[in-house]
Amino acid sequence: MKELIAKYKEQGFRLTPQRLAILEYMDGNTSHPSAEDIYKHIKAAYPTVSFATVYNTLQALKDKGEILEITIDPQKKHYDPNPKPHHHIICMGCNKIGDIFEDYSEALRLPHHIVSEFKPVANHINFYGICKYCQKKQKRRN
Amino acid sequence: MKELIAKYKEQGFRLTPQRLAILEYMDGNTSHPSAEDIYKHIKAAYPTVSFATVYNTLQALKDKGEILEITIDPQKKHYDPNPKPHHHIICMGCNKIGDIFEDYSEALRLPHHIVSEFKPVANHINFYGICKYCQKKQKRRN
DNA sequence: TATTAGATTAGAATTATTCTAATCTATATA
DNA sequence: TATATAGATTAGAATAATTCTAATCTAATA
Repeated sequence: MKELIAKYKEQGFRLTPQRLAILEYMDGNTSHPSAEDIYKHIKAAYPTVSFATVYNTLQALKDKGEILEITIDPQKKHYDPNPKPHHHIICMGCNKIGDIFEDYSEALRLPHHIVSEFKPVANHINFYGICKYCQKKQKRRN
Repeated sequence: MKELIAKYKEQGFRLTPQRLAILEYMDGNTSHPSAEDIYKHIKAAYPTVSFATVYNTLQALKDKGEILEITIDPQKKHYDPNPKPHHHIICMGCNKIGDIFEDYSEALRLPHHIVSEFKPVANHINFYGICKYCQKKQKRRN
């Protein structure tokens, strides 16, 4: 975190209080928050913060490769402060998202007819499941 | 297609002209259209068709397991008339989507600590790449 | 041919995200 | 330490995807 801040300063990335609050909130956060989750949290300390600031900051961090934007919930984007490529599982009941750090890269070879049409750049596996809590909820219903 | 229609009739799924038009447009379609793409196409033949009909029909077909809703483009959902589980690659330049029918299921084992938290149901791999056409565009720019 | 459960419609509402243009401020430098 | 300014923040409007509503229509059945 401190090294990160030093790096940003060096890069000329201005460290405003709002940005620092976002960085601090994201640091080590494994809840995969949406922009709104982040906005609400920052708003507690900075009541005048705007969505534009949250989105701009997330975009800047994404461009720097410091965070991951996750496309697994069709409703909205989620953000992950761990930029190392990894995968996710989402609960189909409550949308809770978990990290999968397994390395599947060896297995994810693309067929030739695809490689001749697309130059592969990255991949991300969306796993879908039911979390423990929602499994219980389902049982209660039966 | 004809068997499908017979099946729907049997199921009591009403075959309105709008639904038939959507079914026909989707049948064998590999362009992974968005709801708007479908709406625009149907509107040519049925100028009064509404988005509600398109979304309702897509939802009904999804619930029947007849189409796949694809979460790969963070802007919008795309639909695939091939309901057999498979994967996709999206061009990071133009958002063109291609099908990947490779079977990776053997390799996609989840770590135990995840399986103890989530009951796995399905998975879908998002591949990201640059299509041939966008590769050319990039070269032109340099 | 009449009945009716279910489908369609226009348009409003909702939600996520982006844009705008006025104001503010972190940082560099005098 | 004070000042200048490039870049950041803000409130609120705009946009885009999707869902909702309630009035009207119709495919399928009897």
